[in-house]
Amino acid sequence: MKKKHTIKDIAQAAGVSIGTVDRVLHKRGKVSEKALKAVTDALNNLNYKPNPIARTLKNNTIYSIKVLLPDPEMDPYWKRCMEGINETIEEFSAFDLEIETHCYDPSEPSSFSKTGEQLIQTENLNALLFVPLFEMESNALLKKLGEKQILSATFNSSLSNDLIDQHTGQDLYSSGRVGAKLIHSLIKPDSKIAIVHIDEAFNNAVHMKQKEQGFISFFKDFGSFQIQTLTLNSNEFEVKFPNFVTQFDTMDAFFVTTSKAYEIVKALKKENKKCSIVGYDLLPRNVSCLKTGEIDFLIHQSPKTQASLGLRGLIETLIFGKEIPKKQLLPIDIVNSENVDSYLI
Amino acid sequence: MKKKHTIKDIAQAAGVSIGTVDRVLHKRGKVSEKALKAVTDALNNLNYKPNPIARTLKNNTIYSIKVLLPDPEMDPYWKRCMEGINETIEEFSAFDLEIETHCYDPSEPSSFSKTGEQLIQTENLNALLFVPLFEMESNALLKKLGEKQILSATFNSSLSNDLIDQHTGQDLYSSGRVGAKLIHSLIKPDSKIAIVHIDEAFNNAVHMKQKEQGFISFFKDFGSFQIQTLTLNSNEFEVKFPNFVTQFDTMDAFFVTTSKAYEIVKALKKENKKCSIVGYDLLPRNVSCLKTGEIDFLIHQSPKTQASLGLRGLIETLIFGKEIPKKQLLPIDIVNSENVDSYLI
DNA sequence: AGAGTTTATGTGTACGATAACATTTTTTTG
DNA sequence: CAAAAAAATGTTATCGTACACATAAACTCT
Repeated sequence: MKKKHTIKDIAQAAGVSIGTVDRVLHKRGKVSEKALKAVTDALNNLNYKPNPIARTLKNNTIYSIKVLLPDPEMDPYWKRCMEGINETIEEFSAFDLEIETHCYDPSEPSSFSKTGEQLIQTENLNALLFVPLFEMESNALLKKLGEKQILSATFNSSLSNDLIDQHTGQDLYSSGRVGAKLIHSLIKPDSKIAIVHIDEAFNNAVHMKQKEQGFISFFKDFGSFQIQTLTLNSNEFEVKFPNFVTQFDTMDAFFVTTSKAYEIVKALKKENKKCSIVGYDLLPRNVSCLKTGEIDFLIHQSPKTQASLGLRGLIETLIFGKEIPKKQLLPIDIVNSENVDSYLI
Repeated sequence: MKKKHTIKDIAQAAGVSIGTVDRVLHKRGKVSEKALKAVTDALNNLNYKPNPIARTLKNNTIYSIKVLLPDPEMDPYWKRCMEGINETIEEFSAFDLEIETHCYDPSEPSSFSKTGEQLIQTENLNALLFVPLFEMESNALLKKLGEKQILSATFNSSLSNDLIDQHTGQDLYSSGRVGAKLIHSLIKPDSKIAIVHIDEAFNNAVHMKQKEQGFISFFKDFGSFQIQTLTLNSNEFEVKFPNFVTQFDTMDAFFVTTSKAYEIVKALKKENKKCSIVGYDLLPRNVSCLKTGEIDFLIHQSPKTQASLGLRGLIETLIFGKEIPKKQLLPIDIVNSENVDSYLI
């Protein structure tokens, strides 16, 4: 195989100077018909592709990227996202990048708006990666990003907004169906199933709803099950859950749409009951319940990978001009006690 | 944030010329004690990191990489690996790389040796990525690669040989345990379980053995199960399997360590039996059995990702001088009818 | 037709690292 | 101590692209 062709080769083949080739490539006019044809022909014949390495070296700008995500101190789910971000920063540390991570309070839409507002005021901001927990506020932010020509990327939560340049996440409806299938494999016909939403502030409302719909859609095809839904705030959990259990007295299985499955385990222990449980996310407390058999399956949302891929996508777009797909769906990983370690590396 | 420091900055800070800095960086002597100290101090103070972009541009060599894997025509499992390789080639098409893929007959150790031998004769070969199905032959190849200073990388099958620069794969023992856990969740106590190895030529012997050991180790903790093992060549399957089933008459579950789970489905249909089945790999035929419920779970070995990551690792080492970990273990993905599509993208 | 404009094309330098080459400084030796 | 040899240091071209600047060709207008 021969070396790739360079601008110089094109110039020679077309019988012009590299300046003219450059003008054709960048469409900055002042080129005669004749020269234009000669150059485009040469370009096609030799199958020219610009050398991204040389281009990047020449451009030589400090790209600025900001990341905005929920505070891991307030909800430990975000810790792994933070890890993913930091690893990616480390990975590209040899490049001229300025990457800053900022957090917002996941229970406060205004916190998101305020911080987001501040970030986009930054001089020469090239891209913003964020978790759009709040729909309205996120859309407002996206509008401003669009106006300022700042690249936008989201991960974890999905939004249907065409202004988003890149999204990394999971199909939550399918994820609900996966949960349903797992529960179904664990229980006998005519069992009683509970879908439980436990969250600090219901800001994951859309999230939880999509999973619930997927879950229910699966059981539509298997009539003989009773499904109840319980929506709870983390704080009111201790009071209301025991009530719920005694009311529907013999629950057989629980599908927990948030990362709080371990709470169910704790509560059931008190009541001295054993049920099938499927939940989300590999938080340490969930993992330990999984290993003791108190949780049957967890669905992994790959928070770390989501964050990494999101950030890496932006970086590669900026530095190498790589074209990143608008939507990148990650697989829905099923985790049990035996493969959990393979996900925790 | 300020721009990264360059050699020029270091030279200035140390009060020498860039030539001297370069000599220090590359340890090619002819530097006085005094200058050496000044430069190393500056290097540390300014936290210098070479610009990989500039370095690559200057080096400007055509790197040559060869890939050697089993022929997808002979075993469709390798099709997805091929896809991964091709996508990665496409992804880096803008760089000066010469990447060639070659296949060997997975049932013929000599085919592997012969092709491998040929490949490493290539003038200026920089790296070889291969699937080490055959232990002895692979070790011989690795020795020669080491002597010729050619980067070596393996994927899919693992070998304990320190000469390998990079390996991408899965922990097969754990993978067997995962299979066991899944089967366990599907059956009643005192069930009869069969471990089945079906393969063209038993060249995956190590592979299958590791999975079997993991599987059995899981059930050691749950005494009341009967486990039988059946090792079959693909060709003799039709004859010997029915025999096996009738002999152990009421088998309840099958764990198939290769990608041929669909064969079991077919055979059981003939016998008009319904059993729990856990197998490997998302071949189209397996996937369709999974969707109809004839296979309960498949374990995904991410052949495409394995191949991609392996090749990408080599490329990034060569072009960007990235440091790639010696061993990269991929998660063991559990697949059912509901999340299978999320893995097939 | 010749000065002035517009339009087209060519040239030079920079990005940062590298390495060959040139120059200076120090050491050795008769 | 001067000349030769060795060691240390400095200078410069190069990789491929991008863009400012310089030059050349074509055209306008009195």
